Amino acid sequence: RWRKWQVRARIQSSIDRNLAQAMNELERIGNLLGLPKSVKDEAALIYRKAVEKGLVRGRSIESVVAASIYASCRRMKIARTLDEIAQYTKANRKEVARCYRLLLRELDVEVPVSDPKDYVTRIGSLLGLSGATMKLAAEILEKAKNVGLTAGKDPAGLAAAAIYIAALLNDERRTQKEIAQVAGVTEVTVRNRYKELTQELKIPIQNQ
Amino acid sequence: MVSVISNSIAYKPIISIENIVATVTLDESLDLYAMERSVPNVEYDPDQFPGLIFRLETPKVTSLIFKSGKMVVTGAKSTEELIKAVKRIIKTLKKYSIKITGKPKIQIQNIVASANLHVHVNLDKAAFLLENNMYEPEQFPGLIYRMDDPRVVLLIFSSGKMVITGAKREEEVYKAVKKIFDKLEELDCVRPIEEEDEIEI
DNA sequence: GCTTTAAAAAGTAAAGT
DNA sequence: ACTTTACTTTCAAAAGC
Repeated sequence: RWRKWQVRARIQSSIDRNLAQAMNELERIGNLLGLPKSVKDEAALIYRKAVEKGLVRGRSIESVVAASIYASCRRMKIARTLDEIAQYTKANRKEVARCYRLLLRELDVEVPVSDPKDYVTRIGSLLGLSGATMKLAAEILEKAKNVGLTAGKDPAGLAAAAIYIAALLNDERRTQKEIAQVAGVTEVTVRNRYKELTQELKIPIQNQ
Repeated sequence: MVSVISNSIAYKPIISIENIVATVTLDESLDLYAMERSVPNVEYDPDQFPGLIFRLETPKVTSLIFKSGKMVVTGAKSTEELIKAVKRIIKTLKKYSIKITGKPKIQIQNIVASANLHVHVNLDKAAFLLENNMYEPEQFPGLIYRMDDPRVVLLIFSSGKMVITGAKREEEVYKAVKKIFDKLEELDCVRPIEEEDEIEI
């Protein structure tokens, strides 16, 4: 029937308008975060699924876009915290996190458990550390994971502490303050993870 | 190793009910303004929330009283405590000349419990193998597992301790803990805790 | 969806000493 | 650095916006 076609066309046009606006937001936030095209494309795919499932109803396009970007980063193993992404939106971290959980529950989007090693690359390059130091930090994290030291802990904090230790051992010392800053955690967290890693893994640290 | 050593881990959990949320129906509308005037230590700000807040010291529970005559009672740690609390709340209200006639109908809406399995749990592995779970350590240290039967949600921590919520009967809590223990062991996600050499100074 | 109540788990955070 | 307080997550109900 003509009526049915008309209803369908109206729904399709509303989806199209929603997608057009979302893609603008995606491009804007993605560029502010310096994300590669592959991550933005993946996020666009996730967002499209969300719109088709009607998950954007009653929520802001912006927060669902942010959640899609976060999910994409996790899938592509690009270390970005929810706070980093949420800061470019009007929504707060809590709202973006809520949307992200919705995407996980309602869409068939597989997101691997975050790996602290992914944060090592980002923190290390932001601090201009050598590849050897980043590799050492990754090895420390691997050992920590094997003895069950990482469960339940913030991967960013773990990576920050591993970087701090690795940089110390490789004579590329950075302060806990500067590491904490780029990692997006507090100095206290870096210190707590540092103590735990050095003690439990019996990593000898010379002086201070 | 040739001999088959018993590789099953002992199931000796410690489970405690931490909080029971219940509704109480009085089938009688109440004047919350009168209650606010005559009953001491109550909070009532209808612009903020439609319920009047009444705190009972023993048993230590908090009640939200609505003008429809319905109430929400939270904080009880057992059914007995809950029933005793409801009786005392009504007795207290009557003492301050609030008219209540019929007998209350109590319905448990949610039971929150904590448990300790006394094992270490590999959350990474569990997150990969369990269905209906969410494990996001950047947001929360526990793995969130939604169980279908009994229909409860469990927050599982690597320490082997957990929170069980969403149950309506205490039985469901015990059933859920046993079930998750068996499941985690079957999936090889649990490891005994080294030693409990806590007999030191 | 929000508002309010209570409670546990473990991690993180911030404020005050 | 230490302690205290507080916030993250899960759940359910109430009446009304």
